[in-house]
Amino acid sequence: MQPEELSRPTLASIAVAAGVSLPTVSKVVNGKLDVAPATRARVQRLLEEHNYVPVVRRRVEDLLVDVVFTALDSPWAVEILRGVTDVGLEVVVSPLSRRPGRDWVQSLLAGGRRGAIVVTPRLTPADQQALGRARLPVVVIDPVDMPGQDVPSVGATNWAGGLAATEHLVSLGHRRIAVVGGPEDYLCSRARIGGYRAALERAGLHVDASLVRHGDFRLDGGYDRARELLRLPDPPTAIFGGSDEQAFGIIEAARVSGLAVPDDLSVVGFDDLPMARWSSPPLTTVRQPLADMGRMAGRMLHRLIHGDALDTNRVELATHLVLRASTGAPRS
Amino acid sequence: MQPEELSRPTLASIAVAAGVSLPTVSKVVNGKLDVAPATRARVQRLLEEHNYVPVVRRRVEDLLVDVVFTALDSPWAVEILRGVTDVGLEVVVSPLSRRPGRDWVQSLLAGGRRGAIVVTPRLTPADQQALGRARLPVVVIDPVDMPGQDVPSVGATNWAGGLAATEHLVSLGHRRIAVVGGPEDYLCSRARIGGYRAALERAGLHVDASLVRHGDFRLDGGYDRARELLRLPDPPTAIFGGSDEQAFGIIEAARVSGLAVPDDLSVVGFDDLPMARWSSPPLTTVRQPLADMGRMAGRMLHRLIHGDALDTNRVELATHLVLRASTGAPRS
DNA sequence: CTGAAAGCGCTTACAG
DNA sequence: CTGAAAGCGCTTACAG
Repeated sequence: MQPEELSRPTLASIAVAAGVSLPTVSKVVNGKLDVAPATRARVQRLLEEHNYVPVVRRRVEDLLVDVVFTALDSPWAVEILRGVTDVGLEVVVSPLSRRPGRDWVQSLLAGGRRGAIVVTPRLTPADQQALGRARLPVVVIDPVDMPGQDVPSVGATNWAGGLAATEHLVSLGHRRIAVVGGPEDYLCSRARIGGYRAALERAGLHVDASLVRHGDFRLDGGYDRARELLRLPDPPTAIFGGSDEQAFGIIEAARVSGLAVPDDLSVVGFDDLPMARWSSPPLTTVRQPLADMGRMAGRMLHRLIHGDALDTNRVELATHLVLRASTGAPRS
Repeated sequence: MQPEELSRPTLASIAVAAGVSLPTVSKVVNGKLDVAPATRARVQRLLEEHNYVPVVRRRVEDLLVDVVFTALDSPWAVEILRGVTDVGLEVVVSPLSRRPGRDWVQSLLAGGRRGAIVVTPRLTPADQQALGRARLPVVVIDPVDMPGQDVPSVGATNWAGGLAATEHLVSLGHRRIAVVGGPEDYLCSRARIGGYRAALERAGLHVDASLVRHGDFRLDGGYDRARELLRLPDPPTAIFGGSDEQAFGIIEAARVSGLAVPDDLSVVGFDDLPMARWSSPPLTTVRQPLADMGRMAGRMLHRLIHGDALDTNRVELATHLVLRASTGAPRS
């Protein structure tokens, strides 16, 4: 350990140490070409030795951006992060502690952030207005409520995904098909259940209200709702799980009920998290391209930061059914 | 949308707009108290309207820190992130693209970073030297190789974990116990297998070299090694999986081989990722406190940033066995 | 190539 | 409370 200097190095102090003028040091720091190689080398060495860092940061090049999660507790989060970091943004991860109002925007600007991506937020109309006025570009991923027209947002085709999942079960021969959605007021959950209903209606099947339940998108919600459904006098032969995590809970509920998946109960998830491949049996699920959604949000933010217009404020990326081993024909 | 101004607002331009002097605006920006309320309010409003951001950033308060992952593709990552963000650091997530040498350190300093946490890196002695010289505090989590004495690092008690997992299987009555480790040269994997050997020896059991295999810590490694093990003339009745992901692969290998877990094969993992609870059956595993490791690394970095000394450069957090449903007595 | 000089955005005593 | 003045860290023509 070298002894610490009393004060941070400045261009002036480095200039003195190198025996050159201050502007010369400035040129070396900024990579200007009109400096003699020997001089440059000497100054460079001193800059490194003293660990010089300029006080004034040029903020034009760096694309520091906040990605705000309501909770950093889901495998969801990594997938989205992967996408956002892919497009050349420097990503600061932060939990959402405040409403996204004026204070929040000011703190972002003060921290040198060029924009923000907010994941699954619950934005009041007032919040949305605040973001609109902020002049700091913000893109929203999968908002809980329908976003205002002027809030750029990225989502997935949840309705189409719910439709595909349910049609798959119908095509296997299932007639008693249940669904466990997420919280009732979530936009994405309502859309998935909407797709479920549409598939049943198209197949000429009655929508039995007792087969439509709501969890919290987490494991326990799936487990508890599935236990209830399996205790019904006329239990379902298939359950659309609303999320992968809920589907895992449903599979576990089947196991403790002595039912085999898929022989006694078919289960479909939604998300296609990496561990959908890991479950036993591997999970049939609706793939939601989370990393692509992150990438798309990142690219939109990139454009906004550079003052370019967006083609559209609302993007929905396609979902598609991934067939694995958790679904099959019902026992005849 | 208001029309964009041609140039960014400065204290001077705001002062003109507000009809006050430049120093007064400076005081408002910096929260000094000697400004009349009415003046403050007027200036404040103009600052917000023009979205004023100072060119010179005070960097003393903000604790912007890089967390570097070799790959952002594991649920591992979120757990560690959760811990680091918990201790009041602002975390920039970045993939490791360069060797952690001088260029890397310079780019961190230029980006205003106050330090860095590097997760599971493979650090050559040269890299470690470079970090030592850098004067930028760096803490390492779970390095692949034995870290040098002067590199602050956080790990888990891998040997003790391997011991506990294997002793648990021995106590259930298993005698043919296999292990699937990670890559052979990984420090953490060697320690876990060391614990496995110690447990067998303590129980007076022979260590059969054909029951010690190496995967890549990923699902497929566990699956492939388990298929090999289960095809052995005298197959194991229990497998210590080396990581949760590998354990999931082992469970799946058992399923496709027509073996029930835990009745025909007991499986123990290592990590206790959130989805260890989600597997079917829920996974008995060795808990590695990833979020705590992140928190610890964050706190160490905090101290280093503030120039405080560390109590010790190497911290190992305790692992412990979590009993769930994937282990049981062997069929007699 | 080098550096004296002007200038920019900002902060900080300090006089009123 | 307010702001003229000095000063700090830096950049940018531009003269040599």
